[in-house]
Amino acid sequence: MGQELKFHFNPFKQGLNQVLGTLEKDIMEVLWKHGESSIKDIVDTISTDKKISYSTVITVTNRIEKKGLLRKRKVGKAYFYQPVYTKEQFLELVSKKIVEGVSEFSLQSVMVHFIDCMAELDPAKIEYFSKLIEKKKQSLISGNSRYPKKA
Amino acid sequence: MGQELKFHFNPFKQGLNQVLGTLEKDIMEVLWKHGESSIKDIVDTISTDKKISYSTVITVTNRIEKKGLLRKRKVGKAYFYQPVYTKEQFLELVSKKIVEGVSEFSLQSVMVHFIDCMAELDPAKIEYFSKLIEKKKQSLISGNSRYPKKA
DNA sequence: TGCATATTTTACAGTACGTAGAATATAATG
DNA sequence: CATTATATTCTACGTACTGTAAAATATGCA
Repeated sequence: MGQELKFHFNPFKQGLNQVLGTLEKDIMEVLWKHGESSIKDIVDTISTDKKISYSTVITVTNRIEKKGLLRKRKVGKAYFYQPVYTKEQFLELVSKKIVEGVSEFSLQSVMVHFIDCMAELDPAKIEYFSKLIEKKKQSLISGNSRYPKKA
Repeated sequence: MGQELKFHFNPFKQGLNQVLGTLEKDIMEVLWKHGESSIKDIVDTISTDKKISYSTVITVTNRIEKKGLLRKRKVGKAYFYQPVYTKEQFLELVSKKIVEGVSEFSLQSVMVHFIDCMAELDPAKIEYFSKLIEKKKQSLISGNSRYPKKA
């Protein structure tokens, strides 16, 4: 029943909460950490910190599933939920979509700010990034005919 | 009355609609194009295409103002609205915030996808971008003490 | 002073998210 | 098979954002 993955991005929040609600994120973290789990498992894990109702967790977990982030499977009388994507794949998918969106939005600004951002967050990455660029330049120059890029 | 600029980003939409609702965007486009305008001006401009109620435009325009994108000023018995930022400044602000957010989200993925994106959208930019990188590298190596970056 | 025009108030609809009670289904067990 | 424990679905309320607009109110000019 999972749909195509859809999400919003709120850059005024932190990390995964830029893409997931607070409870949604907590639930996903549990599933990424422990793998396929039942609602009970999730509730037990989350409730060590905060008290949260069982049906609240069911509701939100099913909403996540409808969004395409979880797969569910009946085991005995309970459903077990499992992430469709690993955390890394999810970060990857979201980043890609956001980068595509914001690049279309204003490529020029993105270029400038991206470099600043990288210099701020992880200056060492600049060297690596610079190499990626050179590689791409090469592939565009020499590789066009031999490795045609997909439409 | 304008607040701090806040926005969401929906990468499944196009251009400015990634950040603004459909009507919000239409209103902002009018104001960016024609400069300071009254609600009547806006309605007249928009209504050449679609029929839209005067009070709808007032409501949404005031909401945009509350979000910090517009400034309003009384002239006679009507208010005139004016963008706080030029369209370019707005694109700039949004891009910066999104790039910061998504970089914090997953810098590694962003690097890779950004290059692909650039190669796709505007391959000529790669050369320019490559130069930006070199410049940043230089400034990080030699410039740290002379041009300390802000905290 | 009265009218035309503009604004404010209020409200409904849809989507997204957090929250959770109530009703219902289901499986296991005595 | 009936009871019970457990799980799920249904329903609903609150907040927030956006589109929509009628009704009520304010205001300035003639």
